Amino acid sequence: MPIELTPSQALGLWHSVSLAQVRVDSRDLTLRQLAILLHIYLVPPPHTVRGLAATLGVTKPVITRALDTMGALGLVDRARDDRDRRNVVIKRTVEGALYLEKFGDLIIDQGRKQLK
Amino acid sequence: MPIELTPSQALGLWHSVSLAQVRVDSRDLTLRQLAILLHIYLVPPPHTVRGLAATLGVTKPVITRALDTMGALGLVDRARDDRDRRNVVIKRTVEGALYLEKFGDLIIDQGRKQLK
DNA sequence: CGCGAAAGAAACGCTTGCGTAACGATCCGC
DNA sequence: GCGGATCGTTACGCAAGCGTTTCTTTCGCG
Repeated sequence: MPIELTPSQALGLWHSVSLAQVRVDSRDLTLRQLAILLHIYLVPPPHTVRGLAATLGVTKPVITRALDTMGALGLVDRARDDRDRRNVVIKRTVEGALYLEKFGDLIIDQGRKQLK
Repeated sequence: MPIELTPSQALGLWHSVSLAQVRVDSRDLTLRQLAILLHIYLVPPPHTVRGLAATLGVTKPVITRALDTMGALGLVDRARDDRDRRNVVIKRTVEGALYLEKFGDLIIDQGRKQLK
């Protein structure tokens, strides 16, 4: 089943999801942070700071800071790579998985309401 | 045509859209700002600071600041309401409409790629 | 009038994010 | 085992966002 959206459906979906998310969660992640979080959980590991920076097209400190913030929120974790101790591998957490699961539900919910 | 998404489709769509948006636009709007912007353009006017604050479940200064920022970016405009000069009505701009149009295209694009 | 209520902005101190640049730790080829 | 390259973090000065509180303007009703 391909996803085919009209412009009004696309923006309407984004609108209702953003609104619902803002109401439900006072943590106001930036678009960058959200993109990083989703990337970590949806793309097969391993993930490194450098890799994420390249993927997002941003500098490394941006990734470090985002990981600091989301790490403090418990959404991700970090660990040194034992095979190359210069690297840091980014690890998923139960809390992060839960967060995205709820976010996914929210999208589906709003998508269902969008045109029924 | 109702929108029906699987969890993996929902998060996958958000992932690719966030990623593409981050790459394409260095303005890193917060989720709140995006929600406000979408609300202004998708819901029939008039829009006021107070109304937006109630809709988003945030305080009035949050809206004032968001409008300051997005106003400076040219995405929205403000004008006093002549019938009740305490009110400010929020106005759309050509640039803002264009911004959202491009954003909608991006969603549709990514949605199409998502499962083909 | 006059005065409280309402709307939005401005002020305050604080936190968080930014880009650039510098820094320690680690790897690797010679 | 040393010197340059690579990886992630930290430091710095700055801009932007936050919540709370305090104006300023305007309304509306007695």
